Amino acid sequence: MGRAPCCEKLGLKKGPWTPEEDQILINYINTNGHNNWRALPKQAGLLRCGKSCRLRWINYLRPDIKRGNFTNEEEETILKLHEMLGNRWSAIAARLPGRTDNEIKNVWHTHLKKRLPPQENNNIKSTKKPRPKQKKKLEITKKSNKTSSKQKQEKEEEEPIIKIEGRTMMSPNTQCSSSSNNNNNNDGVSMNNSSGGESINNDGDGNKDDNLALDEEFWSEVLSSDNSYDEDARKFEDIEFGDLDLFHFPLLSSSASTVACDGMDSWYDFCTKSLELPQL
DNA sequence: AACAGCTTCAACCGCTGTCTT
DNA sequence: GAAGACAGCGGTTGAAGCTGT
Repeated sequence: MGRAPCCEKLGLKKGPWTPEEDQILINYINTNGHNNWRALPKQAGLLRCGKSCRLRWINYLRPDIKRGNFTNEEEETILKLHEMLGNRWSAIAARLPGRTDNEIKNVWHTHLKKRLPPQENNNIKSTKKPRPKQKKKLEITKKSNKTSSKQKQEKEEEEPIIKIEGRTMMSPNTQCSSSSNNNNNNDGVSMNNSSGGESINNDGDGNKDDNLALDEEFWSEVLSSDNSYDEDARKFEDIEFGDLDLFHFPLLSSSASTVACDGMDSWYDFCTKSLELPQL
């Protein structure tokens, strides 16, 4: 497979972002969204590669980023999820609203890893295992047109609610959004622009309605694809999570329900696995 | 106050997976 | 089916900040 160089090294700036650059990026995404990261810096007038812009946005500028120290609950969650998932930081991040994979990775390496007994440290799963093929199906189910990262992100930002045996389960942002709103006053970076978080999510991404429709379709598809979902989910729970009761995972921001924050990936994983298990 | 060693974290790099042509 | 293009992921790095002496 061909792969273009990450960024043409000529003339592109590297290193720490300046507040001015941040503002340009924020303004641009507020106005135009981020359909094409590669083209974005040119269009926005930034001397950065698209990758760098994407990273900056995702890890720092996004309005729903929760900054500040990790709570004990969050740390416990990371530890448990890491035990389950290994170094799949993005999957872990999907369960921690407002936290980024990069941040979690850093916290893991700087704090949490040290808490593990040396033995467990040695047994830390290698992350060089192949990434799970999990997104394809999700996209195929709805992708008649190009699924951009924006759309994908919106899928994750929607708030599907699933009831499994009386358990109400929702996507991360059900809680994220409320918590993130409380934390919208990003320190350091001026997020006090006219738009704020909402406009980023709505204005910038013109097809909100379409995506919403897609999401609903997706969830209904997943849930209706097999009426034995509940039972299979239980099997999956027993097999996959055994003594770690996923459904009673510590809540991060409220005492409400169960799996408080989960990403589409995880849900997709969960759903597909649960459907596949009987055939294994 | 000055220095060295340590810690933290933002950012980069290179790879893989997926989509498009 | 092959190849190019792109997004996303995880590992790593290095500058800045912190702490101890």
